[in-house]
Amino acid sequence: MFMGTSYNSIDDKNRMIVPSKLRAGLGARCILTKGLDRCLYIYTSDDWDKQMEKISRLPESDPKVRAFIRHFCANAAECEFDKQGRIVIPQELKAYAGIEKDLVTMGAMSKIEVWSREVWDSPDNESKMENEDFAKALAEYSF
Amino acid sequence: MFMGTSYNSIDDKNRMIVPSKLRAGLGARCILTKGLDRCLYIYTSDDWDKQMEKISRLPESDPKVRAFIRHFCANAAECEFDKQGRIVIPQELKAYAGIEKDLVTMGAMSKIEVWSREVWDSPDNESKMENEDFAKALAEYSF
DNA sequence: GTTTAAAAGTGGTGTATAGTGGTAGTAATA
DNA sequence: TATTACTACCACTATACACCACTTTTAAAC
Repeated sequence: MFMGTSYNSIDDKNRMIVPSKLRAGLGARCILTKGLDRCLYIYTSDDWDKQMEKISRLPESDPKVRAFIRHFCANAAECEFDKQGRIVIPQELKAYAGIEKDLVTMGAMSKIEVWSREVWDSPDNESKMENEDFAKALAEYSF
Repeated sequence: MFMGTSYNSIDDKNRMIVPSKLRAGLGARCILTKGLDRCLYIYTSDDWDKQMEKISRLPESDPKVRAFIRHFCANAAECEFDKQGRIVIPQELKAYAGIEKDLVTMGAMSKIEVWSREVWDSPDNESKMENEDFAKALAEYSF
């Protein structure tokens, strides 16, 4: 179960550190791909396979499903860590997430999310939850 | 069932004591996360796992669910006790709770709450209830 | 009430490692 | 063959962690 937040940066060779606590939950390699809401997802190999399994059961006759498959799979990259625990982010993914220099890496249950610091901190980022909404959500899901 | 209140402090390495009576109810590790009303929650591993289990069943297609997962996981830290029974509070959580030096730690049923002493004692802390309001609230829930 | 002992809490120091930057080597392309 | 891009490796620094020593509080016995 991935959790916690880290603030790091990407260097001019497009290398990013996967924070050691999160890295411990991945094996020798991982899958990096486009996520929802302008961030990137990192999956374990096993979890990726499960996701693919799920997706393969969706009806391909639906254009939206086809678009989703493209979004999700076409840009997936299998990444290996270097000795310092870094992976290389492909140009396409870097651009999609609006990454320039600063990153926010956070555990999100079964996967890891990678955000551009600017995008994450942006006022129009609706993925950040305010406290009251959180309280409501907690109540809604009976916590 | 956690109960009782303790007054302690955090040192310059962001370490806080979990009072021994409360600590006894946690295992070797615990989960520290953002709570409501500007305090932090400490959960047992078991309790946390149960909540995660629940959350994992929610539909990720809903943006609100995604935001909820982010808020819930990104602000959570798995903590281990050192030989003195201390845990380290991540910067982010320390800032959220407005913790500088003095702490209030209290048992609150299934979880433990950690407050900044200043925030807890503050006149605009609405979590402290006057006796009459308390009675009214109880009546409302037909207690 | 005083003394003693044990447990709980606080503070500091040294070492390992996570994270960052850079360099050299290899492969691909022109 | 020369140039560029990519990959793997190496070295340094700052931080975090684990350990140790001390103080304070609590409890108990005399």
